Amino acid sequence: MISKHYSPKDTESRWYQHWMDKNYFHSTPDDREPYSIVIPPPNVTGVLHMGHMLNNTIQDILIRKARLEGKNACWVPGTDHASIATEAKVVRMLREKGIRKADLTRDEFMEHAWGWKEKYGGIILEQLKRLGASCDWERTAFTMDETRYKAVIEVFVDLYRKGKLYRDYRMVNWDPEAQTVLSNEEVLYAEEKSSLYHVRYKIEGTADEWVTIATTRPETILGDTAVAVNPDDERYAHLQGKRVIVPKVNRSVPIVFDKYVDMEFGTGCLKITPAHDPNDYDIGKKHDLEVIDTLNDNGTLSEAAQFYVGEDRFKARKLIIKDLEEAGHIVKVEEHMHNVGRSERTSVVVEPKLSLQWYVDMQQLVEPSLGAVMEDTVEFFPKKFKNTFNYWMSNIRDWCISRQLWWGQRIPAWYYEEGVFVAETAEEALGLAKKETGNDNLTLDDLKQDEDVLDTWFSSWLWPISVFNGFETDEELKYYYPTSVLVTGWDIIFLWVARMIMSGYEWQGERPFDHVYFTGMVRDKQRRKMSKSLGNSPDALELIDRFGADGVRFGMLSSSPAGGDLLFDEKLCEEGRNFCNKIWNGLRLIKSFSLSEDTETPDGNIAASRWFESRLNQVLEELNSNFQEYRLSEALITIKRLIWDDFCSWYLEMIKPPYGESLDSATYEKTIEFFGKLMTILHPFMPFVTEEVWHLLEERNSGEDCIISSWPKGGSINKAIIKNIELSKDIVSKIRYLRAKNELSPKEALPLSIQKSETSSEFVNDKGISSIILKLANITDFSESATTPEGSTTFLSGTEKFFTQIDKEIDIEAERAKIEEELKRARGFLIGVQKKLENERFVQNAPAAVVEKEKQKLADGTARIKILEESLENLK
RNA sequence: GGGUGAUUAGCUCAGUUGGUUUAGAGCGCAUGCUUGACAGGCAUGAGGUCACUGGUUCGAAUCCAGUAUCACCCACCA
Repeated sequence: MISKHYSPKDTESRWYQHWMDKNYFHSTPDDREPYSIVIPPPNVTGVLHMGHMLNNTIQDILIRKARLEGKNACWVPGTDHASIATEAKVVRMLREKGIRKADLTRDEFMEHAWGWKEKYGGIILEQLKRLGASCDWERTAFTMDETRYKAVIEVFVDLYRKGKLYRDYRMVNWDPEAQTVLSNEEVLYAEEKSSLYHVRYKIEGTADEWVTIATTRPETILGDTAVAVNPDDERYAHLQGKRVIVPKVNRSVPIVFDKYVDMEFGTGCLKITPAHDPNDYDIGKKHDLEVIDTLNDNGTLSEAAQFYVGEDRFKARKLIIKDLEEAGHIVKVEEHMHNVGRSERTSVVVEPKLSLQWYVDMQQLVEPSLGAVMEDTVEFFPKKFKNTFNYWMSNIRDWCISRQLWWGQRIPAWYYEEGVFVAETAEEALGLAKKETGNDNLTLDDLKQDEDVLDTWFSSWLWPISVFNGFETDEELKYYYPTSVLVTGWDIIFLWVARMIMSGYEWQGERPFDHVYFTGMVRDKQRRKMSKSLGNSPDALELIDRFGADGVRFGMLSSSPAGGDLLFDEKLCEEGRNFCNKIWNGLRLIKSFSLSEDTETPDGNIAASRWFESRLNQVLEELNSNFQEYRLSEALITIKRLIWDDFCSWYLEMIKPPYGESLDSATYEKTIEFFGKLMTILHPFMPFVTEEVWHLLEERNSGEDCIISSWPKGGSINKAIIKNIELSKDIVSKIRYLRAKNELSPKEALPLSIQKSETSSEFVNDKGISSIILKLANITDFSESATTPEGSTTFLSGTEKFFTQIDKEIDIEAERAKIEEELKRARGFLIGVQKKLENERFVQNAPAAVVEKEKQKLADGTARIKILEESLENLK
């Protein structure tokens, strides 16, 4: 006998292996319509977290659905080298072993890094397999493998030759822990509480005259080279031509007048540190001020600071406050909220710093990507992200792509004296150098390659092209590109999505994907973003162990509207697990039936299967539009309700033979067919349980697997039978309610009568419907009656009145009150309908069908009121 | 400062271009069930002025304007 509970552990790995053995995930170009997705590559040494689970479940659903529809489905997996994050991990690992990065050569370090990658790389891909991801593993790519590395270098050179790449000395975002520059998009700003220090500077040549500035970063005072005030500020007009003494360092600096200074803020007097603030830098340039860089790359104070040299910037801050305090320079200290930028990867406070870096001239790449998105050539789901995209693209800033790291693609630029030579290889660069300098004696040793590597996103923006080896050959690209859909979180819309669209047009002259489906962020119940540092993220694999992959997939999806945040709750996975179990037990029930070849199919069973077929077709229609609009959670819920409510709770109960009897084989076959179709439509969402049940339903030939079965074609929908069954369900529920209210056991059979009306006989005479009611409500006899005998218990369903005999005292007062209540509501409702119909403008303007419906409501309402009034009369 | 979105049951959310008599679901809650598939289950029920104020319309949870609260994104405030 099959066990009582569905056990995911026993089936999941078995079926995954089976699918792999059959090579179902692998795709090669053929005559079929392609359906392709490239995975957002997770960090190569990362582990699966909730965001990945959501994201990849959705991709798998879309891929599996496409496969069932007979398309050539190709889902390309891979990983990202994640230069900053991975390098930081390797550095930390080395430090623990007592090795300092600074003591290693570049090659030695890279050896360690590759070792680390070999050890931890790809774990995440194995975890995706546990989730059921049907990726084409033969295509697994890595942003730093040979093919992808080459593509990056080629693209860099190409951009440089086209004049879309340049090198410049600017104020950048510096991460003192990773010791690299960051792009604007890699800095996250958050309001943080800090102190605003009011510090007074003595005016030069006076005994006791001061100006007071306000700063949140007092340690930068050591790099001050001016104090600025607004030229319109009368408070400071007398300072024209004066100088002040910077405290601690006793440097004499000018007072400059600049409109930039906000008179309202603080004291209206601003200290200027050109080396450590972007605005100060601009002012410094304008007024020709000295630039004193007081910070080292690692965030400690440099020699130029003169004091606290070698101390960390935050330690130095504490020290200088104490010293200034003692010297009487601190006027006051205020609490202050302000925006602090932190590194996305290391979370340390970013320092503005001057340095020479490589940039992409984005202005030249904006078109035609912006238009493509605005005109839905690349369609966003949900649409609201078009705005966000438009704003960013329209105010685009150049992209800083160099990073002071080793783990990544080394910038293919070589320097000789003042010359910069960009080429794919050192030899080519040498050729260029010889040509430009006219010096034929130059050797490779004379050239010095750029020490930096490229931003990781500079390789991932090529992903939809590079995974198909698109920079070498267009064989596969022609077939799979543009890909069908990109599924990713909205948090990387700028970092990744926008740039991929730009690179797609730049190198393929074509969009990289037709659709972009933005998922929400997974948050915990307190709405906090799930993160490792908060420790609020459940262990993905443990969840799979507890609820099964199908259960977890259900949980991830059942409440995740596109672009909206998903508040993760284990309860949802539990619901998914229970759903698997429900399906499992539906199977057990069917398997427990004994069959009879020669039993005639009962009327109730014929009605039941006609009804269910129509319901199934109805749902198939709904699913089509759900999928088209990427309403995946709605699709899943719709399927769940079809299976749980319609199929298990009603259909199976309808056809279940009485104890000791057998099921007719015609109904059995129908039931197996329905069940199989249900498994196919659920398969994309919950692949394992559906495959298992699919095979237990009936003998299947080799290769007849659920994963490659075909998505059912819809059929006609019999509205009449759906309506009649709905009515029957209502009657059954009402009888069950009467039983519950009167404390009658469901086992006690009752008679049921319908009061004669225009339509009542039709109802009693429909053998299918009446036998279903008889069976499900445990009715002895269903008859039509001209009158309602005294003392019977009545209820209303639609516009029909029913009654039964319950051997129990009726509480007349309570009954009356209930009917009066209902009457009141029905009358109010009727008045509304009447008013509507009396309104000429309604009758004239509303569509005929709507008016017709209102008329029906009027007729039905009147009938109901009449029946209710009668019932009230009877109670007297 | 600029922008986007949200506000529907105790909680988390649906509500598909305005019209299905009574606005749905899951969880939670209440009552009763060891019902020959399932207690990871079954049956029944309670619970909502659709944030507020106006407007458009024959008709508004749905469209428009404003208000309030919240969330997020972007941007130079020392």
